[in-house]
Amino acid sequence: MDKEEQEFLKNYSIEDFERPSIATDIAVFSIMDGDVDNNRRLPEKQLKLLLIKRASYPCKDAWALPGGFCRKNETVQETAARELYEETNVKDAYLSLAGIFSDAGRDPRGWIVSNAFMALIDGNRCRLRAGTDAWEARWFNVLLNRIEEKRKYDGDGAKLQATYGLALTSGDIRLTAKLKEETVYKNNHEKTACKLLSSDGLAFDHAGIIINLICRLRDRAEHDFRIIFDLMPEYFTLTELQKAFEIVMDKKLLAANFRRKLADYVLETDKAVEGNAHRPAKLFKRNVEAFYRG
Amino acid sequence: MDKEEQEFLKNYSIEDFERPSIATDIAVFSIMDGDVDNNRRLPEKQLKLLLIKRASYPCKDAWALPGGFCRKNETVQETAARELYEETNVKDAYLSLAGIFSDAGRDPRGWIVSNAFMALIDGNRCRLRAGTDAWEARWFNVLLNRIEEKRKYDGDGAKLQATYGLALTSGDIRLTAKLKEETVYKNNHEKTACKLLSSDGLAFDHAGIIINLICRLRDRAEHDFRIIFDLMPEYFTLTELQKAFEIVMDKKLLAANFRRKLADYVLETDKAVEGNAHRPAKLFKRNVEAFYRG
DNA sequence: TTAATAGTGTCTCTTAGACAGTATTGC
DNA sequence: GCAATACTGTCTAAGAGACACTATTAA
Repeated sequence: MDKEEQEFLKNYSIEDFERPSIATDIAVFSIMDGDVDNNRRLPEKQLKLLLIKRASYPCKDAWALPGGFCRKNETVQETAARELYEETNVKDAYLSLAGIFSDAGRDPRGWIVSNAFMALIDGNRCRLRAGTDAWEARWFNVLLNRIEEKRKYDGDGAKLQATYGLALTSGDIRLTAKLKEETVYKNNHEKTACKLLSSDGLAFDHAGIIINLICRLRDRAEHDFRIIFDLMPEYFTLTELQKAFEIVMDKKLLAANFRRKLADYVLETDKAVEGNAHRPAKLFKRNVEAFYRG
Repeated sequence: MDKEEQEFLKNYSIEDFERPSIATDIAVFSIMDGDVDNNRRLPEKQLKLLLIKRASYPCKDAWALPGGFCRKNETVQETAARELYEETNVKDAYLSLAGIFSDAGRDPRGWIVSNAFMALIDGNRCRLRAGTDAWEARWFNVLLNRIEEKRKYDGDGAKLQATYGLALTSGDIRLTAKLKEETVYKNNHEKTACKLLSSDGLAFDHAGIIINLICRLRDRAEHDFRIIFDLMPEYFTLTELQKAFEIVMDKKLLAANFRRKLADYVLETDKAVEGNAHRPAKLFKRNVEAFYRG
């Protein structure tokens, strides 16, 4: 660094420009067992999302994604990892940036840019921070549907509208939201805009972030199915793995084909699940070599 | 909003916490013709990246990604679109967030978080902002290689190292960089870290951002080949389209198979390229309906 | 004619999907 | 035996890859 540059930096004041606060919000997904009604049947698996009840203003009493402000000398990835650990006690997890939300009016406190992360964890391994009077964390059951879809083509243009309905439930709490996504293709170029039509019980613009991140989760799983393993415990049955795939991808699979496709990615162990009134399932674990052969 | 909340917001001062500046940097990619040596042969196609020579400190005279600071009341996506327009005069283009770079020491002016965007444009449609004494923009030819690779597995763990070599050339300017990527798999969880080994002629941490974004471009093209069309003009030959695929994907394709695969995505026009000493190629355009059938 | 690119037909091999069938447990 | 889940074998259709072949232009 030459003298002139040192001089420049001495006189440079970054405070001259207005700056935002920057925060991370994390959509922590896991897969957990639903209620068991019949001891012969396997428990139903459900996609879960971790939410926290806000104890203070703004959006007091609404449910929000876990997250917090970035500190100086910390990357946003580090912020996300720290927040994830504070909330769930999980240190090693899939944790990846999935979007930025920076609309001017998104937070009444001022200019706050949110870096939205997606985390995939094994729900059983996680120990939620204990709730207090002023603080509560809960797993919500996730249900996202495409409730409407319109397609229009004309010559070199196209316009697609899709409306998504989100329902998050935990016990008798039910949070809902609707989002309209509009994709316009014009001048050989595509532009997508999202608009939150309604949001009930969710803080800030988090309903929009959540819908967005669920879609991203499905996209990513479609692109690289290996991320599904990040939702699994160390040992799992192939049926459990298949159900995880089905829940995330939102479609049914045939067991025979599924097993053939995943055969290389798992290793059989000598353990098995016992005590059920049907043939016991072998437990498998990841075959690390297969993950990194490519 | 109730009275208590209004009270809270009145007393809330966002200035109490230290905040970063936030900027966007854009990797603008296009595909352009190389030199023509033989009028029988078709011009070679090359992947290009737009860089700007910094006229002021810090990193004076080094080459940097175009970009700038986010303004209040502007989303980061809007900042990126504005910057792209200012530099290239292109309004409609593929423009998408591809990473965040927030290392504490990345900019000597202070805490500056960079939102890195990837833009794909048709280089012919673009009009670069005119250069001045203090200002210059240039298209650089892009060459990224994996120059080393190590794989190690042991039981339930794995460690992969890859070293990338980047060379950007424009006339007799040659910028180079090396980056080491290390992926560690441990406790059923993967973690990737990148370290810039060297960087010559490039400003700030932009060499790392560039290498990262080239890899992301290849990933995305692999995931959804339709983004390649964003690099093409309105009318193109199938050979041009195939070359664009080959350059981005970094592999050769067989014409017969390529044409079969893309047949649905293009429409033949009655135009053709003439004047070459070989069979004239028909010009095609996008078949918009096929893009949105899914 | 030749050098070059444009474009087609067809074979093979791999894989995704469907489905029928067998195996094993507790009750 | 029955209900439930675990797991396997095989047929078919679709797609990826390879390659040989024909077509058309300016020089």
